[in-house]
Amino acid sequence: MRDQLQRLLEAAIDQLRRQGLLPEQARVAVRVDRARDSAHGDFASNIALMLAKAAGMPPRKLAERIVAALPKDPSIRRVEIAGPGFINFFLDPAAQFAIVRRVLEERERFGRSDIGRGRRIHIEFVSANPTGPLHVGHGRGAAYGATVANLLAATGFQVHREYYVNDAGRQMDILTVSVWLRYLESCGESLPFPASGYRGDYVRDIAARLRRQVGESYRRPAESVLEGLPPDAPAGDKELYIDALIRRARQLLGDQAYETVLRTALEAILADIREDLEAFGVRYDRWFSERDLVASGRVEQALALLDQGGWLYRKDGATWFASSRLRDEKDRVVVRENGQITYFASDIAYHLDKLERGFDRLIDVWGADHHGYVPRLKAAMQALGADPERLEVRLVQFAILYRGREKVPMSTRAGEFVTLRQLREEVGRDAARFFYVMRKPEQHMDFDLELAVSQSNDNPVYYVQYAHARVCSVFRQLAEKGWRRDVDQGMEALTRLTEPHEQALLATLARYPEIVERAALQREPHQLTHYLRELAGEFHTYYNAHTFLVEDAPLRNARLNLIDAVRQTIANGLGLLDVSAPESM
RNA sequence: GCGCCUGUAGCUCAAUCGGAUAGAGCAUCGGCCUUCUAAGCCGAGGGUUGCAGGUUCGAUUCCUGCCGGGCGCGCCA
Repeated sequence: MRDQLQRLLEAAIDQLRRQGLLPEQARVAVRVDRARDSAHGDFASNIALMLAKAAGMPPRKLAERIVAALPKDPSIRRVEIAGPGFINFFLDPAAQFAIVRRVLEERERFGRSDIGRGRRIHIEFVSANPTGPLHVGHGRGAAYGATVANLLAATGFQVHREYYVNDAGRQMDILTVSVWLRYLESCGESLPFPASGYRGDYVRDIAARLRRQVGESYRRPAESVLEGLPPDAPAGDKELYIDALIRRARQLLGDQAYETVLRTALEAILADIREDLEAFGVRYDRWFSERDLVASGRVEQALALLDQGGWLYRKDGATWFASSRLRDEKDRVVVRENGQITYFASDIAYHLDKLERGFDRLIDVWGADHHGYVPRLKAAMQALGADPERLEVRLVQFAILYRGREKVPMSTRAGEFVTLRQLREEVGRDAARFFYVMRKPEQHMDFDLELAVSQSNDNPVYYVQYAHARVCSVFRQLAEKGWRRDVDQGMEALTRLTEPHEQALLATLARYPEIVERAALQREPHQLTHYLRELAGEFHTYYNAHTFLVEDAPLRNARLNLIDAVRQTIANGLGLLDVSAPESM
């Protein structure tokens, strides 16, 4: 409908131009918006205001000419000029009824579109280091990424969801040593636990598993482990200490046993993460291993490519990428003095790999604390000859947990953080998923645990689900009263839906496909949650104001068709959020 | 110090590439269950959109400066 109005306006303006009433250069994209206020009709355009200056006439005068030149269209009942020069369109009510037919014909497909035209999008999200369970901070990225992926898939993009597993590098070594030390403890050795080791209980669990697997064969005397190590914090440097400990562990265990400890830890944690995300409704097409990437030589290849382009140089024994030539604030190390590649180097290779896999667009969802990383990665893309615009980084701000008034501590030390699993167990998947995407991603968010579990009208999840359950309940009542639904009769009688509440619902239903499209293109799932709240609200109002199961059969069936369309739309919307649509509550 | 995000009702947040009278929910106050689920509905009050300028027919939205909050500025990941 909107497109149609746009075409009509364009035609009108073309005509004015041919008549010489508008100068050639007066060209502005014609836009038609849904009117915010129903007093302004169904759609409104500000085109006369935009062109007034170029046309050299007052906006209202120009609006009058445009309206006069507007081709006739049967679905438009009336056109008004209002305010400073807005052109307001009032649609014929009959045109509004068609939405019910459309929803009930398209069913689950209602709201889906092909605007993506099959273009391939790679979306990487969560990608938390596999050094511990996911915590609530990861939850927002998970919910956001998964929902954006769903929205894109629903709008005709071919979506590939990926988790980048940072299973190479120093953090994995620290985890390995942490597990081994806990293992030694369980064997009866007594040693201090390093300041920068991983302290969570899950480390002990993995140590216990390791002990079941290998018995005491990895046991080494505490003295041999600690002998000659530099002091740990607070007296010494905890980083130097942990690095020395890592070397010692390798040396005492040998490469093979060390690798076994690492793999045991990695597999346990990855299985846990995978399970957690699955229960959260988040699935991936691929789990991409950094270790595999490094082992395949892809990192060297990527660096060689940069080198060929003249982007690398050596300084202080390290190899640097000249990213400052591409709008990064400084150059970045890709190979350290000790010969090890940096995380950044493998990330360059990873993104090169994504590009080579032929995706039209790459979306990375990161925590906002990584924002400083964006320019260097874009610089790398450009240096590799790719358009940096193909990479789109979406930064998600942190969620601060509250229990009522009280802030929930989130310190990682002492394993004090709230895990995603705990959150899900406490508030449930539906509330968690819905709450996480209720806010714009760049908004700092307060997540109130009490509110999320509360079964009341202040909980938007239940509010929306309740609307769905209520419709289902009406249909159950229909059967109990011994009536049969007649869909066709209801369609014939749609014109009986003249109540303001019904008109409002029809207009809101008609907006749904636009909402999905906008939410997808702007990567803003919160638009969908807000819409669903509004739709549910209008339904609840309608429910209270009118009885659906009336004696008048045509009217009854028309209303049933309308609320069935509402139910379907809510179910579709919740589906995109991976939130359930219960039939009773 | 530099960079990114942010500041809207008492609280949590919306506001359609700059649109008309800035909207919801919660909280507060007052109503509605012999009728399809009261996890609901109806009504009332509540605002100098952090501050000061600028651009514009029109600014919460864009620009500049200031003030406040979050985050980042490693041969860590």
